[in-house]
Amino acid sequence: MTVRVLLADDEHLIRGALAALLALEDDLVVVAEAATGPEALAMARAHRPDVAVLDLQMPGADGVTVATSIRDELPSCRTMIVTSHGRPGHLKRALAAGVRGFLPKTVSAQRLAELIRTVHAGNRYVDPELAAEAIAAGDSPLTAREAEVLECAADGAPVAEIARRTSLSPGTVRNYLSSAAAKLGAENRHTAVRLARSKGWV
Amino acid sequence: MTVRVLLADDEHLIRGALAALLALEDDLVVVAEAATGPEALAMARAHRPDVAVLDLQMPGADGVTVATSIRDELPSCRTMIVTSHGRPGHLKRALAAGVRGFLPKTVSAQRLAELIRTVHAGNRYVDPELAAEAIAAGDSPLTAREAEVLECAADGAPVAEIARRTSLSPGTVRNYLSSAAAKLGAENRHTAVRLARSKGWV
DNA sequence: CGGTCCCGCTGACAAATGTCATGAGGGGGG
DNA sequence: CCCCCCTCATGACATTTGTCAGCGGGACCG
Repeated sequence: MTVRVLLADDEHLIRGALAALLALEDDLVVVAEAATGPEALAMARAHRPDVAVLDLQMPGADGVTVATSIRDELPSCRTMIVTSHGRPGHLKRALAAGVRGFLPKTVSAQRLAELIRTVHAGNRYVDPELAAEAIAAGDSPLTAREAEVLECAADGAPVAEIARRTSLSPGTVRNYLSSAAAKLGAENRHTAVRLARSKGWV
Repeated sequence: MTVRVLLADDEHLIRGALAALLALEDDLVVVAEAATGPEALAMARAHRPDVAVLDLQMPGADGVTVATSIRDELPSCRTMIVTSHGRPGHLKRALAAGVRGFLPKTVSAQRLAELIRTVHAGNRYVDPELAAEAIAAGDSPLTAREAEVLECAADGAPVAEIARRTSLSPGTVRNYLSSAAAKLGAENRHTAVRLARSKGWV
C-alpha cells in the first residue's frame, strides 16, 4: 500500500532533493510537485494525493491557506506543514485549518518520511518545541481591531494613512495603537509590531 | 578526480537531502556538513574541502562571514553562497569576500552540481537575476554613519536610545536619520529601514 | 436588566520626531 | 590651496505620536 504525496515548496533545490529522498522509501510516491500556493491547490485537485506536504511560505498563498482550501475540497487528503521559521501563531492557525502535521525543516528526511506515514494513518504530529513555544506564547491579547491597525502600521505608515486604510478616525487609530502597545509591553508601535510578528499574532 | 564538498545549512532537511543528491554525482563527495556558521568554519578547518557551499542565513555567523574566514585561512578552498532571499547588497558583500558562486535556492540540484564543478574549476557564477537586481539597486547612497544610525533604528528604538548606543548627540542622530530617509525617499525612519533592508544596505 | 467588554469618536496635553539653518573641524581630490 | 563632503553639534520650529479621560452605542452573559 503506497502513500501518494504532494510536495509544495518554492525552492526547487529543496523540493527536488526531497522528492528524490522520499522516492527511496518503498511505500511513498511523490505524485506531484508545486512551487506556489495556487499551483499546489491545482495539483491537489488534479492528482488527489493522500498527503500534501506544504511549505509555510510560498508565493501566491501560504501553506495554511492552501491547507484550508484542500480540506474544503478534498477532505480525504491529509495536510502537513513544513517550515523554517515556526511562529507560535502559525501553528494555531494551521491546526484550525485541519493540518495534521507541523514540523520545522530541521528534521531529517528519514523523520519526515516516518511522519508522512503517521499523518496518513490519521494521527497528528506537532513538533514538541514548536508546541511548547505556542503554549508559552499563549493567545493573542489583541482585539480584532488592534491587530488590524497594528498590521497596517507594520510598514511604517503614519497614523493618517492607517486611518484612511481602515476607515477609522485618526484619534481612534492612535488609541488602538496605544492600547496594543501597552498589552504587548512595547514602548512604541514599531516595537509592538516586531513583538506581535515574532509571536505570529499579525 | 573528485571534488570534496562542505555543505553548510541550518535546515537538516535540506542539508541531508542535498548531500544525498550530490552523492549521486560520481565526481562529487560531501566530506562534511554543518548547521551553524562557527561549525561550518570548524568543519572547513578539519576537512579542508575543495568547495564550501554555504547558506546565507545561519545561526552564529552568516555565510558571507564564514566565506571571509575561509578565504583567510584556507585560500585553496572555493566558496559559494546559496540563499532563499537574495538581496542586492548581499551579493556585493559576498563578492568582496571572495565568494565565487552566488545562487538562489530555486535552482535544481542538477544545476547546483554543475556549478560546484564550475566554481571548482576556478570560474565564477552569479545568478543572472540576482546580478541584474544588484546592478539596478546600485550602491548604497548612505554614508557610514547614516547606515549605522539606521541600523540602530531598525528595532524601533527611540532617538535617545540610538544616541546612547552610538555615542552621538540626540540632535545629530535625528539629523542623520532625516538625511538617510531623504536619500532613500522615505517619509520616516521606519520605512527608510524597510527600504534599506530590502536592498541589503543595512 | 445590569455589568462588562469591544467599538468608535472627541479633545487636550506631553513627548518624540522630522526639518531646517548654521557652524566648526577634518580629510581627500582637483 | 581651495572646495566639497562627511562628521558632529546646537537651537528653533512644525508635525507626528503617545497618553489619558470621557462619552455613546451595541453585543453578550448571568
